[in-house]
Amino acid sequence: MSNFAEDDAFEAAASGSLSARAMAARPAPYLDDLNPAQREAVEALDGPVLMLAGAGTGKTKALTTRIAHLLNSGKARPNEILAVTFTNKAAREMKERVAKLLGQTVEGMPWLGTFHAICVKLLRRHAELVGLKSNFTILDTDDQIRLLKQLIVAANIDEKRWPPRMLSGIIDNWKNRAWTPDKVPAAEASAFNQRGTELYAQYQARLKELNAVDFGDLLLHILTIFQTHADVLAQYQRWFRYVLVDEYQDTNVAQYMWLRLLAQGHKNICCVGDDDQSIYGWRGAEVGNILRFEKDFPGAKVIRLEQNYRSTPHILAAASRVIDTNEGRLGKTLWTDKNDGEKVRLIGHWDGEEEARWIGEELEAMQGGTRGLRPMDLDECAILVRASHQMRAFEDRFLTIGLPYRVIGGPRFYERMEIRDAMAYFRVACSPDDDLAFERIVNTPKRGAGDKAQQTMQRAARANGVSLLEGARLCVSAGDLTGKAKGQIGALVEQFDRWHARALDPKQNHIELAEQILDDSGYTAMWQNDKTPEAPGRLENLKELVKALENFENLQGFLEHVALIMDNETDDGGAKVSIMTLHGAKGLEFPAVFLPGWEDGLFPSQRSMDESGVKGLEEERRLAYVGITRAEELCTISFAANRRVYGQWQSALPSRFIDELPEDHVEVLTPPGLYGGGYGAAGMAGGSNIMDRAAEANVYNSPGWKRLQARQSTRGMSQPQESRNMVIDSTAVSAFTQGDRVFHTKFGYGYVMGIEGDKLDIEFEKAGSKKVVAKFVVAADRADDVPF
DNA sequence: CGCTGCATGCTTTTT
DNA sequence: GCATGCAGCG
Repeated sequence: MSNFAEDDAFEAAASGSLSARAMAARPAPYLDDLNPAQREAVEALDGPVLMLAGAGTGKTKALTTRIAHLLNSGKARPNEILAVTFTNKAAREMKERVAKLLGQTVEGMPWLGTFHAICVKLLRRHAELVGLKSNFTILDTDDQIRLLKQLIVAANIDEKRWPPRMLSGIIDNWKNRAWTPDKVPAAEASAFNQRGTELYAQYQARLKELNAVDFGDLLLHILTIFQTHADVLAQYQRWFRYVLVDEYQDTNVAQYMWLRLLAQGHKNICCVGDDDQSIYGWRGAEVGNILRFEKDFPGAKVIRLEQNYRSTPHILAAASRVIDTNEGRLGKTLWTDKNDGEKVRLIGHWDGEEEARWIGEELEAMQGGTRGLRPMDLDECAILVRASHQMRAFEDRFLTIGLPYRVIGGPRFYERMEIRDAMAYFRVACSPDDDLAFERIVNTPKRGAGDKAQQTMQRAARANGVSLLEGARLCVSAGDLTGKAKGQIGALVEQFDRWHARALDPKQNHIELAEQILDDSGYTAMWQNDKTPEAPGRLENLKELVKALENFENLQGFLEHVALIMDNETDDGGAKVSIMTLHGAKGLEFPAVFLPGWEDGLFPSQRSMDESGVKGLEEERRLAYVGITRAEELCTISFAANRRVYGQWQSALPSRFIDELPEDHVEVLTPPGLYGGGYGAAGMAGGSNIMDRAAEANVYNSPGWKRLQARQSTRGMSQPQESRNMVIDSTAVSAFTQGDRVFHTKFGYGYVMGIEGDKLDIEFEKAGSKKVVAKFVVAADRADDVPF
């Protein structure tokens, strides 16, 4: 550690142009731009601070101004500030905004970044302390799964009953809680058929052999280093005078421990977050971290940002009321001085297609201005769904009517097969002992090396203690490979020798090299010969990948970058409506937001409730809160009575979150004829009279709605939340027996053929065989009783 | 070795 | 309804 001060990142600012301490007590004009709470949060520089920032309250502004103020007031130099975010996007944005505030680029902020990026930087320095070399590779999920699969097979476990994905989930979970194999509690021993801990230990050992880490390890290794090398920890504790954390409610246990250790030095830690926006519990985030902050950091100052600059009062009221149902909140009261604006709009539909059709029409109309609203550009509109499979209905519809849309958060660039393959080639060219990369592409394109040949190479590598590439070379010279593989693998090994030499050559143009690797390996040709419709797109992506190389000095630098920075939002700029998941929408805002699919089981998600009970339901509710608070001017919630899920028609009740909306702030839309005629009605004539009747009144006042609400409240509220559905269903299901004649609003009359779980299997006269939730069916002689 | 055909089983997602 | 993944066949 003697060379600590010589380290680049520490060095940079000490000698850099931005010598903050020399600028002490400069005027701070940026402070005038803040409201009182924000200003307090910015000026409370010393000691622990929790900034509770509700949605749209200027959190990023406060955070970035705080950094600027730290620098400007001479409290810290840029490289003495540790500022952590969760996403690269957030880190980038923060850098930009700080720079803007100070009117200059902030080159000396090496410790502003994601948890992972900062950990990589730390781990490269101290790798040897955990038995790694500093040029370790970072595995992506794919590599991780393949590795685990090998271990599972080697351990003679049936990989069908115990899939690698499951083990990967378990291990990730343990890592999130900062459990190394020796620290996994005995209570978890039953995991993965009693062998979880054993396989976890094997996996970690294998990673070390490969000089590789997975994402969880980045944090975990650093934590281990801090816990076992007091001197290393002490230096960082001393070094980081100020620690700032964005989205604190999303931190997991490992991140929390990491932060606590680092902040112990100067105790200047400022955590920013919103317990109401904690939506990542399922991947290990602990809301408890933020709820406990004051206990963890005695003397902490808690500052609430409550003035909302984003949404109208109706929208805020709706959001606040929904989130208010949750227990154990820190509590905030958002307010705004904006004018009332539109109420939150609520509309019900027959099925998912109709919902998509209606939203499409609404979007078209809004561009010209509807109901006295200003015209809205498509760019200003977003559709936020609970699960990505809901997106398809909208894509289908929008393609049909030619409405431009963009899907945000689909499979990312780097996750695509062709990009991963190309990267694997580059990885082996740079580091010939990257076995996982070699394994990935050894038979892509086909080189006649199937299972058998690959096993032969693996064995040779193991037996001789060398990399797979070397193992392959040995097999070739020993003549262990047969047929096609023999020649082609030999050629590949030679190619890699040449590419590796060139990758090391500083005079080599790395873009040219990359192109040649892809061409000479036959990889490009493989896609050129591919007749499937996605092949041209893949070739296009490969071109883009090569183009991205321009920003880097060499292949190594590029690989390093891509392992961590994984976003690549290419957009051709035209005005488009955005379609994304609620999770993906966090942190964004749109003038007009559509929230479709508010049906019990879909949202809140049944699975979430089954797996995590009340905790799960509360997280779903926070998701609802996040969704509503994305809207600035217009928020439209909708639900459908019927939806095709996994190819089967399913009925559902409106989401319980709809019951929680404050009536005063909601306008119920019921377009004439909505339930009556039109597109979807063909083939279900049996129900049209009821549909028409329901359309006459607004949904809240209709008898059907009231009955529905009464049913929900009598059956639901007295029951424990998580069992509520099952109670309804079992009661309802048991009301029918095989052979009953029944009526369903969409499918008409039919006979009960059987009961499957909470669904009835019904043979409808017109619509054929369907599985339907019992509560949407009535005995045929009471057909008039159906809600809607 | 590689292709085809059937069985299976499904949130949310960043790094 | 669809994608993925395995077994069995050519």
